[in-house]
Amino acid sequence: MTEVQTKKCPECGGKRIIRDYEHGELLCSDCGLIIAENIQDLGPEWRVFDAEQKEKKARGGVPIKYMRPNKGLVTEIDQYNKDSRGGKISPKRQAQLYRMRKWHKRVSIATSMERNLVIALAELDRVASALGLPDNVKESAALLYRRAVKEELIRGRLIESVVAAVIYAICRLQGIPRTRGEIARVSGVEEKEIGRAYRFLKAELKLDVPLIDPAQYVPKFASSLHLGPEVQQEAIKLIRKALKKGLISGRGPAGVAAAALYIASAMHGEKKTQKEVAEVAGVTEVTIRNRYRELKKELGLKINL
DNA sequence: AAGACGAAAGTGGTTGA
DNA sequence: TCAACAACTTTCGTCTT
Repeated sequence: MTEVQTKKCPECGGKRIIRDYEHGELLCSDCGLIIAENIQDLGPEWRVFDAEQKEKKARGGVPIKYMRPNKGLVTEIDQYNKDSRGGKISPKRQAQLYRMRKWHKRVSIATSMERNLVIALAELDRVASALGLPDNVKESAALLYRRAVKEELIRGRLIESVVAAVIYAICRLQGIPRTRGEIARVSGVEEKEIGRAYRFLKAELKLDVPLIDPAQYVPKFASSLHLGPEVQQEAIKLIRKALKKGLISGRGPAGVAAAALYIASAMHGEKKTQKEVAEVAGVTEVTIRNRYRELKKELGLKINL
């Protein structure tokens, strides 16, 4: 049920794109990026994840060949207390039917939550791995996701969005530098949407998330730019000083980190261009210039770059 | 020719009436 | 719900190396 296309992957540049009808996904064979989902325009409910579930979940609307007679067709017990010939049913029998309907509903809800978890945890694992997050972080994220499910916060939201938001929240909570942009790239959820879902989670679960310390980004950016540890130390020192001066508040942490690194690299004779730094930090040169100007003024740096 | 600079206008999100 | 607002981006002309 798959077919290979030769298209370019926006993430890794790979040429093999797999069209997977079974899962309704369009994904890259090299990096696993899911480029599009639900390519058959089936609602998410009908996505099938293994042979066993396929048996259980087939229902009206799915092509006939996926169904077996009398299997999985009836999902509700109707409300009319009549037997199959239209005759009346005894009160005792009616009570029994009532209980059956009740339990049928409960079981359905339970299995839909389980199904949700199975899908979500798989997605969580995939995204977390792609981001290089350690197992204990995955565990925390999974726990948070379960909380979200328990509080019924996923209703009306794509599982993927909530998973991305949960991962972002955990990274924030644990001080792991991952931007929403990065998570957006590997999860295939738009950055805006991650932000929305994250804010919602934060409010509903009353998460106490600390502000991002720009210093968190320093080692990451520095290694992308091949800058040594001395430069990193310098950049962090600059950030600490700026923090004390009350700068930084309200500023994007990535921009601050980028500017500090830019200055530090110049101070240590390993100068990088604004463009290079801007690139890895995910901000523009203009932002670096603005932060750099502020830092220079407030810290009384007298360096020519 | 490339990098740095900064002004001006535009964007998307937050906040407060 | 709407408008004001701050941070950031885009774009562009100018200056510096």
